[in-house]
Parts: sequence; C-alpha cells; structure tokens
Amino acid sequence: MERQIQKPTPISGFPEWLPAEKLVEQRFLDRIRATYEAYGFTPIETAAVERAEVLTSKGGMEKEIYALSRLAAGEGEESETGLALHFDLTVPTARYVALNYGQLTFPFRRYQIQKVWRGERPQAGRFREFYQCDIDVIGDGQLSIVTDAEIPAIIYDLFRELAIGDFVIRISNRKILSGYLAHLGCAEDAVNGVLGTIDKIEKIGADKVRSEIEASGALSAEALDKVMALIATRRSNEELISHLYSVSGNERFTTGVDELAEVVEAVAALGVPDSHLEIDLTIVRGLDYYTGTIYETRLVDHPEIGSICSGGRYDDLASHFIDKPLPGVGISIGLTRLLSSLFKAGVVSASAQSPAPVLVTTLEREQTGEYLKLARYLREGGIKTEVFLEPKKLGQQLKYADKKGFRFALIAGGSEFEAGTVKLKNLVTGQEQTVAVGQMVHVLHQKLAQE
RNA sequence: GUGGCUGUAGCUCAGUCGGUUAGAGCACCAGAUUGUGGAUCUGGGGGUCGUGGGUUCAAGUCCCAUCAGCCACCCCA
Repeated sequence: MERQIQKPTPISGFPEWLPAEKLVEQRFLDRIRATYEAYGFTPIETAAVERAEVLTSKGGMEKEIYALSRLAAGEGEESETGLALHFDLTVPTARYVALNYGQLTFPFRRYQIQKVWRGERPQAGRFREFYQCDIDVIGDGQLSIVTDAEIPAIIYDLFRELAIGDFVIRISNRKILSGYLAHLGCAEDAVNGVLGTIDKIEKIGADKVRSEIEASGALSAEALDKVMALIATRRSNEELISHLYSVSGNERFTTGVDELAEVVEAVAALGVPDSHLEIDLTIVRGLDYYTGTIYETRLVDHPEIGSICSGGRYDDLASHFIDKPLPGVGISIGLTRLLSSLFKAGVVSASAQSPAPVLVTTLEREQTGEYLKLARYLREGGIKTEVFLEPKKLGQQLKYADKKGFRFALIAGGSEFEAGTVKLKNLVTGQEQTVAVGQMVHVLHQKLAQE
C-alpha cells in the first residue's frame, strides 16, 4: 500500500506560532486580561459566527467577510448556512448588548479577547486570522466623558507592564476638526473625506494632504490654509488646548475642545505622565462611526510598526439592533500584528520553549520513582517542572535542556540519593550547587526571583 | 479587490550559454572512553527542482497555463 504524503503548507495570513512564540503570546494575554480586570472590566465571549446580515448591517465590509457553507449538500438542500465569521468584535458586541439589554447592568464594562477573520490579501503585519483584545464601556443613554480618560490610563498601565519600550498615546477628538471644517464652509458630506485625507499626513506628508484636499474642492483656499495651520503646527498639550480656545469655531468644535480638555485633565489625574500622552489633531481614525475622543498608540523607537492599539468614543453602539441610544468608548489591541511586529523588530525575543524553569534529569533507570517524586515536590512548591524520561546520556539531557531554554537542571544519582541531596545546575552560568532535598524548593524560589 | 516580483532540502539560498549521479550554510541524527549542555571536529539522513503541459537529442535552466508565496496600493488591528 502506498502512502500518499500531502505536503504540509502554511496558509498565508493564518499565523501559527512556534512554541517559544506562543509562550510569549500567552504571557501577553495574561497581562492584558489582568490589566483589563484591574479596571473592573468583565470578560465576555461571542460566537465565532454571526448571521451574515448582522455583519453586513454596517455596510462596506462585504468583500472581507468569510461566509460559512457546507462542502456538500443533499438534493434540494442549501449548502449555504447564512452564517459568516466575524471580522471584528464591535458588531458582535452590539448584537450581544442589544440581545441581553435587560440582563446587563450599565455602564456595561466588558473586555473581549477573541480571534477575528478578514478575507484580505495578507502581507507582513496583515493577517486573515488574528486576535483582537477589546475593551469597551457602554452606557445606557449617557456615559460620562471621564470614562474616555480611563482608556489611555489602561493602555499606559498595560504597555508599561509589557515592557516593550517607550510609547506614546495620541489622542484627539473628532468633533474638533469636523466642527472646524464645517465652520469653514466644508459641506457635511465632504467632511469625512477631508478627515480621511488628513489621516494620511504621516504617510504622504502635509504637502500632499494639502494638494489632495485642494483637488477635492471641499474647502476654499483660505479655509485650507487655516486647517493646515491648525494641524501642522506642533504644540505642547497645554499650549494646544489654550490655542484651541482662542480659535473661533462652531458649537461642535467648542464641544470637542471642552471634551478634550476634560479628558486630558482626567488622564493626568489617573497617573499617566504628560510625556506619554500627546494631543494630535491629525489622527482621525478611518471608521466614521467614532464621534468624539479617538486614540492611537505607537512605539517611540519603532514608528514603522504604526498604531499598536486604537479606538475611540461612539454615540450609538447598537442602533441597528435596539431602539435605545447606547453610547460607548473603547479600544482594541491587534495582538497578532503587535507580536509579529515585535518579533520582527527584535523588541521581544522568543527563546524559551518551555514554561517550566526546571528540568529534572534522570541518571539511573531504577531510581525513576525518586526522580518523579522530586518533580512532585517541586510542583507542590509552586515550581513548574519537567522530568526527562528518555534513556539518554546526561550530556544529551543537558543539551535538550539548553535547547528548550530551561534555567535549571536538577541532577541526582547514587551519591546524592545517599546523602539526601540534589545538584542544581544553573544552565545560564554553568554553576552547580548541592542542596538538601528539603531545601531545594526554597533555594530555587530564591534563585528564580533573582533573575 | 488592483498592480509588480518570486517558487530548488525543514529554513536561507547557489546552480554559468539548456548538457552526466542537483550543491552550500544553518537545522536535524550519531560519534569523539563510564554523571555535565552551549564551542570544535568527524560521519550520516534528507530534494521526482510548486503543479500540469509544450519546445528540444537533452529542461532546475526556455515558453504557456495553473497554484502558492512575497511586496505595493486599498483597507485596517
């Protein structure tokens, strides 16, 4: 019988991390969860699929949505299921909140860490399957503007904890520019187009932004000058806010400035230093469903990575599903993109292939029970431990430990068993130390804490 | 979705003007005297050259198709 071997190929855009990388991802996920919960957010999870019409209710994303169908259907049966994989977590959340409106308590604070799928053409940093780590606060009819200040505080706490280098949270309020544009005579239906152009300023430069807006004819030459002057001038947060108060605009503009000023003040009260929060009127976020505060975060030393998390305030989460205004504010971390960028940039390295720091080596087959017992003591003492079970020479066992990134090898043979001791070998420094079995948990805890 | 580039070992790639049994580095496996890893040395396994067709005495090499991958745009996390 001939065996057909199918060549295993990766599927582009569907990343599968190696163990060392997956361990880093788990560590990140743990910290993201812990930080979200520290601010009182509660986890929810929604189905991987939604009814197709639910996903398309916002419009525009059809081409990116993977639909579900059965490979084969019986006579007269429909192979289409009418279901499709969710492409973000916002639409499912809206549906979930509307569905469970009566059972949820508002303001509803939820976090949601799930995979999403998009039928895009993949390339570096762009995936077809990836994790989003969302938090949102959703109010029933109203939601304090101070909530908008909690989001940067959470981001600040989290990225400091993740230790992936210096970062800056950029913040703005959509009402400011859109109000200003309207005030300067830009037609309402042209405002989003102009904002979209301004959003590209980092990529294409101020000159091209100007000529693109000019070409669109949305603004008079005089108005364009004013807009460019406002967005292109660098100012400190304090200077910019006082400058904005001196600029004349319409009511929307003024509301935006008031909101931004209040948020920035509250962010400071939450302990985020000025150095990590930057008001930047050029960030607008492509999605026009944001209506107020908007955020982006980037790494200072790696601007090429782009925004590592972004979000904002919206007036109404679930108008498609429920006849009640549900304003909210939230943010999403694209964990898969973040990690792949960090690996590529060398900001984090994935080296350890085992979550356990200790490998118990085995020298004598007839003492297997003793080795297993040693491992049990270590685990009972809270130390993750693996036992090497294959009949190989010590040298090969240490090589295995080295490759998998264990930090300590525990070595014991005849003489150690007789004396009731074990040898602890530090695999980084090569140093060895003999300790009594009763002391080994204590000693290891000390040594691991030192690193 | 639009445009460009590339497919040779697990990975990164070399392979001349078409010419004999297709190469390197890394990785992997084994060994270099009894219970000590990362280095070095020696040896070893592994490829129907993405797939299908065509041209030719002869194709990894040229042509066509197809599939896959990468990059840019678009969109965004």
